[in-house]
Amino acid sequence: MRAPYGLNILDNCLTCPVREEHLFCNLSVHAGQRLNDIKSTAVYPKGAMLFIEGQQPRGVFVLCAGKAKLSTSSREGKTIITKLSEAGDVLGLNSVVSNRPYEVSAEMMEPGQANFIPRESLLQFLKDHGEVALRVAEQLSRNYYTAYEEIRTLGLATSPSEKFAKLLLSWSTKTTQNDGAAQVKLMLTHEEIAEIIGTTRETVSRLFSEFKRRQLLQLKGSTLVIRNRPALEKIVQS
Amino acid sequence: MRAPYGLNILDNCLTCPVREEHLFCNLSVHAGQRLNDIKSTAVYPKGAMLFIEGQQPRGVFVLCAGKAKLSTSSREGKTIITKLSEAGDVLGLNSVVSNRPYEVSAEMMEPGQANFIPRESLLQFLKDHGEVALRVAEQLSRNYYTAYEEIRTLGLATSPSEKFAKLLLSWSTKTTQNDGAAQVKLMLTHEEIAEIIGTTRETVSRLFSEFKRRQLLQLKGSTLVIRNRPALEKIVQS
DNA sequence: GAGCGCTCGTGATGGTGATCACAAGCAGTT
DNA sequence: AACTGCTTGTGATCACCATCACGAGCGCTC
Repeated sequence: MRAPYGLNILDNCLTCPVREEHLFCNLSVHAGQRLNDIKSTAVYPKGAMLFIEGQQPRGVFVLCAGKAKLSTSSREGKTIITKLSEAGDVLGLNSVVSNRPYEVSAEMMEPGQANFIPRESLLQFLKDHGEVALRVAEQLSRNYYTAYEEIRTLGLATSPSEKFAKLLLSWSTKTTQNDGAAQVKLMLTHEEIAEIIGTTRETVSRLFSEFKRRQLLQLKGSTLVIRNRPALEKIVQS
Repeated sequence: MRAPYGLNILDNCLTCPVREEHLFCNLSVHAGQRLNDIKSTAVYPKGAMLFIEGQQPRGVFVLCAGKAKLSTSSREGKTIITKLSEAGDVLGLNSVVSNRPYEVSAEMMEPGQANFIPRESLLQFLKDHGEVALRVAEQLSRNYYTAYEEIRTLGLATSPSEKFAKLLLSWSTKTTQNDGAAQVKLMLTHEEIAEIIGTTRETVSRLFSEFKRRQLLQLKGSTLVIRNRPALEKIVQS
């Protein structure tokens, strides 16, 4: 898997510039070298499953390019999407560290590339480099916060409209907003949005209609324009 | 705060025998000694708040005696209880490690005792003892799993009865069950149960009535007897 | 262009649980 | 015993949203 230097599409994958707080950035030369030795890179098509909920943890995936969605399902087929991951994210870390089955499934939403670090190698690496272990702990805490945000959304927000507004706001903060109105490239189906906020596809469709009617948002092709941000915040109000 | 050896009510508090996987057990002599130096012990009455959601993290609390409930609230006053902690649990670890505000409030449900370890001291301790940092990471992963279990409960289980059954089962597995029927000391009000499963007090009352009628459970004073475990599992079915 | 698969819009309907309201039980205090 | 505060039981009502159903739009392939 280790290609000669310079031949990889994204050779600096482990040190993605995308995230300043990136887990494996700014390591000592020695540690960086060793990480480079135990990682392997692969390219994935859209729809590829990096891992599936319930599987024994094989290792972690460091997403270099492409987006992935993390989801968990009930036996009856109901699915919730718990996170949308982007380049720089480390997937499967919790399972590897605690040696429990993957708690979610990870599916590529578009073609991408990821580094894989086998479980045993990573754990040995962490034992040898205590300072990295602490950073792993920090990353896990951040994951924990994300999970808690999810809990608050699912448990405290009562109505679908509240959750929907919350989701829209979380999108709009990510983008550079020019004087109030924010634009977001929408690349999710209504079905997927429904799985994020825990409702049905029909309800999401109706919410779009309603919010358009109330001038809260606008749809230009596949670009979502957030009008009237304050009104959305008022709907969320938690 | 450091009492002479043997004078504390629970002097071996940091090495509680309650949990085998306890975070601060089986440390090296040196590390254990140092932990002992930076910790301080306090006694809390029922209703005492160890920390409150949104506060800057002062440090972690190692619960030695008594139970505590962790909860998060929305601005409108709706509250969900996310975890019931027992002796041996470490509270506030995530916030301290990632230096973010406490994501929950911790309230003593009965009189108890806890060790406090200030944030700075703990972080320095972890930097000096890489092997403990790894164990902290493991603990954080376990917390993460608990949070995910919560997400699955809130997001995937649709009906209150499903969540209620799930809660009952989680209680019954903790107790030694003699031939099928499990007994649990019930020390929660219906209101609190409602806050755990995310519904209303009235619905919980009705669920109790219904489950009693269907012979799924029985109430002897404040002792809850789980009859017909399989039926409960069938209700959960996820 | 016909056919197929996927996504989206929207109406009709019905069940379910939140909400309101009130009474009763129970413990502790004076 | 009367009072107070907290908890529990239960009825009545009603909004809301899941579900079912169907048609339309759109891109793709054969």
